Amino acid sequence: MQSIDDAECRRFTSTVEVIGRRWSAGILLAIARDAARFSEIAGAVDGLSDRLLAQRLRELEADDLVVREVIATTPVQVRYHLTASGVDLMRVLEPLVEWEQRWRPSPAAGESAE
Amino acid sequence: MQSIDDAECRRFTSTVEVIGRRWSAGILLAIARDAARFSEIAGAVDGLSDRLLAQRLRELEADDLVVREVIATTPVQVRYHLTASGVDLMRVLEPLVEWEQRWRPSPAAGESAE
DNA sequence: CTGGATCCCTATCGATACTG
DNA sequence: CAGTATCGATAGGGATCCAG
Repeated sequence: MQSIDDAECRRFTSTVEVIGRRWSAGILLAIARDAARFSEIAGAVDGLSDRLLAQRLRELEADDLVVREVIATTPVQVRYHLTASGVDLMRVLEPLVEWEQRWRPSPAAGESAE
Repeated sequence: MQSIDDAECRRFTSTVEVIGRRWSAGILLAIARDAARFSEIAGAVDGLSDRLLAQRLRELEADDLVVREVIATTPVQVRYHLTASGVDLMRVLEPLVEWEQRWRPSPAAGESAE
């Protein structure tokens, strides 16, 4: 490990940025938890507006992390679920949750007032 | 696993967003690769401006991922390196690199034209 | 060398209103 | 229910100049 490989750096960056976008992580987490309907996801992620949800969903689709399934009922039902790579991504991100618990134990409970 | 835990969702989101910010991942990767000087990091991450580097560095410091070490030479030398949590974060992010290799093999070499 | 300050531009966000 | 269209506000980003 000596000099930075531009390609790897850029790839690393771009992937992190995809899920790092404002609400992406929350949306993925919601879907991973079986929130399939548009309104379910909207309800699960606090503070997320319809517009942003739709936008993020399209980005996530473009990134092949989420698939959109349209069911021809009345009214039309739309269900979202993770793709294989999406599931794998969430699995890969699990250690990150452990990292948070290890290094960010109490977000609001200040133990050292600065 | 039924309803979304707001706290966990928010924590997950916030952590991902920290490193998801525009250049953070590249900067962390550069420092993890022993790019300690300001100019070294700037040179390692292609396209990154001084202003943004300084800004990201401050954010990373605030997040306790990076420490700033000032050495009183002439001129003043400043070295950056990862904290314990920063090192651990990079370790935790390694599976993500593997994920990229697994699902994003060729960024530009299109094999399935859509 | 290591940044801080400023200007300006663009992308992005959030709220509201509207449609199939 | 599942979005889209539009709008104003804000924040992020790039370039440039300047200072310790």
